[in-house]
Amino acid sequence: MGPDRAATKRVTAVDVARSLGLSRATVGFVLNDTPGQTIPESTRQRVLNEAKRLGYHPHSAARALASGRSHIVLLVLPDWPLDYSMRTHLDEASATLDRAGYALVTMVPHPDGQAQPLWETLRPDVVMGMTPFSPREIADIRASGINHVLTPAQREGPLPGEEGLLFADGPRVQVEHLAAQGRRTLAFAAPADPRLAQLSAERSGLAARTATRMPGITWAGDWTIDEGSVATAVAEWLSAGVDGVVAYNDDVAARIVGHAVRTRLRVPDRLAVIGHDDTPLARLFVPALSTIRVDTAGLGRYLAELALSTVNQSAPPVATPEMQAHLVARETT
Amino acid sequence: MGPDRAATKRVTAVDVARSLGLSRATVGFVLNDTPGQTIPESTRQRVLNEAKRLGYHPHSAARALASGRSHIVLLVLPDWPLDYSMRTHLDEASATLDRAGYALVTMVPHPDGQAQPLWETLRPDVVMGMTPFSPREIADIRASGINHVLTPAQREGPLPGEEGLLFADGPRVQVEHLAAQGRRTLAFAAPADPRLAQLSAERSGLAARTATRMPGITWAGDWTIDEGSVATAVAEWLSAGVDGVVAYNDDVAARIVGHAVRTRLRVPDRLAVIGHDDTPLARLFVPALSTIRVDTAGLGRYLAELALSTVNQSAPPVATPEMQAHLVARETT
DNA sequence: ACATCGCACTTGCGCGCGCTAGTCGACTCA
DNA sequence: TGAGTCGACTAGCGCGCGCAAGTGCGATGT
Repeated sequence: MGPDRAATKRVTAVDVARSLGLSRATVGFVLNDTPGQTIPESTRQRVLNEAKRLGYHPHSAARALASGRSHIVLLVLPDWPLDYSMRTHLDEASATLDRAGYALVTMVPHPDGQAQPLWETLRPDVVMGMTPFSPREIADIRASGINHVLTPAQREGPLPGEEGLLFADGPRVQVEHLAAQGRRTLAFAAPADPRLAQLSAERSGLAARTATRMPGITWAGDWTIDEGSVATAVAEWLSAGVDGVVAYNDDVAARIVGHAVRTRLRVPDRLAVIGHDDTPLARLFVPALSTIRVDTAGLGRYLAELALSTVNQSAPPVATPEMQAHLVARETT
Repeated sequence: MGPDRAATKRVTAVDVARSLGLSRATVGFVLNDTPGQTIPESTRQRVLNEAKRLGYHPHSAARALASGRSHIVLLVLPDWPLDYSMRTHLDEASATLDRAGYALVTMVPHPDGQAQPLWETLRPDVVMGMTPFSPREIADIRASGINHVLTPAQREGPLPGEEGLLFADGPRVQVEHLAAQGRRTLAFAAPADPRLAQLSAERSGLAARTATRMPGITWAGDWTIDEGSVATAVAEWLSAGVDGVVAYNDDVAARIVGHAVRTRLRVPDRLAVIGHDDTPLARLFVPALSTIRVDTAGLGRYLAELALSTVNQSAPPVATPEMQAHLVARETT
């Protein structure tokens, strides 16, 4: 008779209470394990059973309104192309949060100014960023009533050293591996995509610092690699005596090695190349790319726990050593 | 004095109203453009300005509670590895929804039974799936009070032919291209990942149907390709006279071509291979992989519009021809 | 015998907003 | 002059839930 609204009459806590002859508050106390309430086990079970029987599901919007917490964690992803490893990373973070009753929502900032930033729409309890936010962004987020903003820069304070955890070790391992293979003059191969400029600069910086700290190693600087520039870069490397290349990621490495194969330049004899991320591409390429693997799942879990500790005002998780970068030596070094 | 709750006192519609000496209802009418209300332009502007000045942002949970719509679209992603193209797809869908005031949230079903399916936590207005839901899942979702569930299977009804839109054309184009190149005996190379089994079967089926419909073409069936089986498969193909391979995706194609290169089997002379998805891998590989490119951005937009038309009960969008699969012929065919 | 206390609950407010059902004065029309 | 209309608002309910502040009662203590 009524409009289609009646199509799915939701089951609310009132329904459960009425059907049991109890008050809604009691039902609420049971379902939330509200501390400071004494509920006999018998009642507890009755409520729980009836809730299940009727198919009761708490309404998140109402809960968020009343409690002030949405149980949502918003992760702002970088604008750069999502590499393969990121997916595992997110899956694991999501699963961990889920276990704690939180939902992970991801967003990519829209360059042309997103009409409604997701943190306004969703009102998450925490906003995390994989790259630092600008002060303006932080102000915006805070102004939307979000008290917890977590970015690498923020995290730097309370947890010294954790800042670069996500990517820190890779370039160091790359350089040390090349040096151990007997390479003496190293160059960094950067991607052309401007969105990656900052991260690439970070990786390159760390590689350079590692290299210059090692005796007998010469650091030859950065080259930007794209389809047009790869030939020039390789030529310059050869004439400059570069015998080892630290690539920003596997794509860049593949482009270099691909060019080498086409020009019959022997890899790794004349030029060793190591990538980063251990994408499927690295394993499949001919010759198979040496690269760096990071325990992205572990990192995802860590990230999630960090978010939880923030909302709960509890002690932050400790980073485990397994999260460091691991060398995957294949055919290009 | 009070607890840290006062840290960020939110600006509500009441604040805007009070500061203007108006009632909250008037403010609400202005901010929502509520139909059937006559608001003079002067008042409208006053409200709008004051809202901006005070930094008012509507509280989504409250709005969702009152209006019954969360303005969230939940997209359930397949469990399979996210290929490269998916990212653009999601970005575009997200942007389109955003423009309409909706937020796109994605989730991956957790095999070991997610504690809280995101559709219960989030109460989205629509749940969309990239792969069909099981009847049980649909019942679950419906039971959570969600009236709009959209999956390829569902969409089949109202929009005949649109069902396979997402992936439909690729295999056909692959087969036609190989045939046009003079290949006569074709095989399908399937991935080993069991999560991909269903989708792979669909692609393979369409390829087989296309092939058997063409005169002079022999369809040799499916081979599963992984690191261990690729050698056997290629050997069997050669002895069976297979001269063209339709690969499930670029990864599978790369594995085959990689093996061919290592065993000095000439590609494409002896064996032509075509991939699917046009990942970065395809362009970078040596030899560069022929593949299929799909306008994922367009598809994303289409998907978003489909969701919007569903919640608004309005006419569904029309699929544009640009969304079809495009051949990218490179060196392996 | 009376105050006290812990238990097992219930009453009811408030979260912020959408929206229906008004109110009230200015204006038109007969 | 009175009835009616219309524009510009306001009063206030209800969405479902969390939680503070009770309430009634039997058991315990002195």
